[in-house]
Amino acid sequence: MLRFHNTLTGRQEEFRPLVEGEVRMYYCGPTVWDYGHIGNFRSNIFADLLRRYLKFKGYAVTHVMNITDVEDRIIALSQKNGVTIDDYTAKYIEALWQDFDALGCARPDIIPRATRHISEMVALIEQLEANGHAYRSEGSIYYRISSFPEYGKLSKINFAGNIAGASERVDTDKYEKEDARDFALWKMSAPEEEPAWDTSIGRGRPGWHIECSAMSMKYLGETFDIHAGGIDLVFPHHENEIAQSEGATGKQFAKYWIHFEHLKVDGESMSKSKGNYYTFRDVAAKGYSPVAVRYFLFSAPYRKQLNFTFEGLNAASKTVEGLRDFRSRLKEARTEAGSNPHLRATAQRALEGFEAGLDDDLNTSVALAALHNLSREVNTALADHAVREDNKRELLELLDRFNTVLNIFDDDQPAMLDAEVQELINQRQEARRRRDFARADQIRDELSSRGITLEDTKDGVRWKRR
RNA sequence: GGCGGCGUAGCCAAGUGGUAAGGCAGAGGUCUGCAAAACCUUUAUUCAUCGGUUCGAUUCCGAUCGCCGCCUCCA
Repeated sequence: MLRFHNTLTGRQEEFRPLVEGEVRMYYCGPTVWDYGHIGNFRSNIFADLLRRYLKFKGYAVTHVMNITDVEDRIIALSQKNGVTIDDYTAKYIEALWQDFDALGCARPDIIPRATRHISEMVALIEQLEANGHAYRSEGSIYYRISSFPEYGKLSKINFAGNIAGASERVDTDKYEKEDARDFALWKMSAPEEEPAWDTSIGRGRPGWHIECSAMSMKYLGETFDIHAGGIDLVFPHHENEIAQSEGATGKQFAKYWIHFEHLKVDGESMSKSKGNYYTFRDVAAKGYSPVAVRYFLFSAPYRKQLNFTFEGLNAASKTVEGLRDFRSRLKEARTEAGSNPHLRATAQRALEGFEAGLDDDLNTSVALAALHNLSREVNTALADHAVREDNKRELLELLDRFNTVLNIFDDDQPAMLDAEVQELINQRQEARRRRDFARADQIRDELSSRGITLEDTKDGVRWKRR
């Protein structure tokens, strides 16, 4: 039984989709220019993991992720560079997908861009105006929070309490709003401002929040199952989405709200000013493999603030390498026909542990522990030649099944060595037979310097590339 | 000032009212010509601190200390 912690209710709840067997989920993606930092990727990876696990459980999943390619900063920068928004954002979007692919995240089914959905946003704003949830002020359009009594139900924010301590930071005089809490749905653009959209509600550009309401409902319906995103989006973004969508439709917007915690770095918050701001590319440039980064980022449950350190990343690298070695060792193992019932039970236990962990609010730590226990027990059996043909097939299938969620095992690349290397390995085996260990070690060192590590086993030589 | 999260071995961390998963690193061992890999053993009488509730608390309650996030705009 799958359970999630629902931010909306503050409790862990059994997951029951609106339509049997189908899940519609929306993930609030990062803003285009800020996509790359490692904390964002933790959210991306968990969104991916969530979707993969829902599929593992047999649901048909529709996963929508937005691209926020219209915001004031993008508009300002594209204008400054004398290019269109599309030209300005193209390189960021391309880089985003490169990193997505590298990190083993499946691309969402539908990836709407804000700039392509202006008319849907305008229609939604008009609906809110008609319902009395919006008002115009100096050409811009604002959401009237006082018209939506449930405002704050997601973030549990307490405005009365905030005013005492935080009021000096809020200069209400500088706004044309009825209430300092009101937020912009549509911002009027001055005649000289470009780019801007000429629409039935005036010439301007959308506020940030309206895009997610408009696009999620367009592709998933007025009510859908899961709305996920980074925890920093709870307020105001997701709170405002609820106000917009439920204000417009009068129906519940999303049933489950799932929020991913971000990272700390060396126990501190990550920020450019502290010099501990890392992008995925920074980390990859230091030689860490994407799969190690992926493993590291999901190795602690999503509701925990994971502490990012290079020491931790090193540990993750070793761990992933060990798991991959385990799989290739199993794959290469010579087995006799038949089945070992102990290993069948071991596999069953691993599957149960894996599912029990992920069923419990996506507890990846528990699921991975099941995988590690499996690895240890099967390694022992392999050393004892206790793995039979049927076990081998079943265990490899199990690992593939786990991999549909974790995506840490590669498709096997053809195990090809160039002829010269193969010849050196043969020569070394011959030298060992002659007990000419000086020559054998010399060859091993030579291959090592070419990035090939040799392991002598009872069944012959194993090699792997670093 | 308001709201929320966290503090578990050298490091990353799971977890539960009944006596501490898993990974990395370390130590010893098996195997090996030597390595490597794998496996075995070992590494927290203790879960920030101090009180309370309880037969029993790391787990519940209260206080204290420390860390992180949100609470204005932009996204």
